[in-house]
Amino acid sequence: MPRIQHHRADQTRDRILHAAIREFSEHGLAGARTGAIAGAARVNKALLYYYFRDKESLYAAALEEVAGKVAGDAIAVLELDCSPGERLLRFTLQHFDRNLSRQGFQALMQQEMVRFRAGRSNAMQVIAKNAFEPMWDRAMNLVEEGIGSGELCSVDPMQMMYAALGANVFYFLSAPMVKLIAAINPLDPAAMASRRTTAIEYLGQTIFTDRRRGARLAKAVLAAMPMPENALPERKTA
Amino acid sequence: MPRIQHHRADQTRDRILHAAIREFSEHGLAGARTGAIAGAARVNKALLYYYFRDKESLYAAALEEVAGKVAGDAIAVLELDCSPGERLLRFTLQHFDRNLSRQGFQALMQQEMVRFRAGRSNAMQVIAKNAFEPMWDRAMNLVEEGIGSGELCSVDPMQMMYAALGANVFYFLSAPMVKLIAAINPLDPAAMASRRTTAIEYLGQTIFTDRRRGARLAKAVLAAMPMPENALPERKTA
DNA sequence: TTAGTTAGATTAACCGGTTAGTCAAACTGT
DNA sequence: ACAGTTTGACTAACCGGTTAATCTAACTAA
Repeated sequence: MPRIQHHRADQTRDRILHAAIREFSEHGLAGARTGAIAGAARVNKALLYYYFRDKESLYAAALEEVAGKVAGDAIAVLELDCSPGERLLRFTLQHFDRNLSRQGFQALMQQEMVRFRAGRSNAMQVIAKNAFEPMWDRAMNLVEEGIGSGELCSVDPMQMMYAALGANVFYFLSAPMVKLIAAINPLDPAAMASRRTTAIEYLGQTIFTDRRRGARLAKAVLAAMPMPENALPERKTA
Repeated sequence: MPRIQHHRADQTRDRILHAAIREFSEHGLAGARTGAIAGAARVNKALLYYYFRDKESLYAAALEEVAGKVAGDAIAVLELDCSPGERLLRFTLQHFDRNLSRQGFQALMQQEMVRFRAGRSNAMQVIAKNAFEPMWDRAMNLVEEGIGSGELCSVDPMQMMYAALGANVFYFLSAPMVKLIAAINPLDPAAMASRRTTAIEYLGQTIFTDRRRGARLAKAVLAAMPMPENALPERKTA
């Protein structure tokens, strides 16, 4: 269903889609208001139903858009022209930065995970097949390759991923709570920069057979990928 | 506010509260239906408004109930009569098991984190102060104590927590997706048991100055705390 | 004991507002 | 003229919340 739009304006469809992404991110499927989406896209509500079958289809489309972009970016990093270990460090750092600058997107994905676990969600299958499975395969191959060449420690690749990505997710997920009960604010740029550095350096020292090399690569990757400016305001792509 | 109810039945209030916990867990605040809650509690809808001001108050009450129970259990472990390191291992293992057997509760908390981050949620402050701050303080003191006595490595206590708890959260959060794209099912009892063991043993080898001692304590804790039976069906407390 | 009283607990029926979704008319570029 | 787009107006269903009435059981006074 590529939807061959000939002339001008199917940018309208895009405006709707991105307005939907934001609205769904902030309010969830049930909480989102179609009127609000239309308003944000500067479009009449009925137009939503011209481009999308119903609210849930729009939700699914928004989800696929996000997942596609996320997975695409990730795959680009996984196919970079450098050693498996370095690519893994970059992949993890990118994941942190995505949590940082695209908190709405992450929220959308997390909400969908809950929704899917609760039994609903038919969109999940599509996303998994088209977006995340290719990414997943590449990541796993990468780890195997790294272990095979002797660059990486021979531990279960999954455990490695859980530790690295889990810490990122949990950092931002718990941030609002931590801010309330601890002396620090995890969303403060300085705190984030610190955490970002620590996480990658820690990973560098954990997964490489040659720890010296891991530390050096971690530093190099951190230098090559500066932390994104954006913190909270969350503007859209387009 | 103990609510001095003289006679019989204020178990009704409890039925409503637990029905609400489940409904809100599965559908979120906006998605939950008051009618469904009343139905599940075998009670007329109007009775919800007899016991609770409105839907949001009920939601807040459900959240506080969950948070109180979670924090209470955690504090009990943190005050056990053993070394700080062992208590930390137990605390982390308990966290894993809570994710395992109370997935609805965790979903509720995670959704509220998202909600709070998006700006709404007045309940969060209360929960943080009454439930999580005491828990947090005890955990931090514990880590300091452990480092002071030389049992634990002298790393930032927070980084330690992020790695340990983050991996747990991410494991269950990503499980539905992983099930779709990988050959394994992370929610299969065998897989969970494996992950559970690995996580604690890994922590044991990471945070102790004496790694031998860490490994031994991890094994002991795993033996002392068997994995809960329950996997998915999710029955309530009562 | 008991008839009368009171307060809390529970319900059926209903209401007003909101929301997803529709439609026919109007506009636009070619 | 006309297919592709865009819109204001409309509706049917739903949902949170209210109301007035009923029921239950403990309390009270003779």
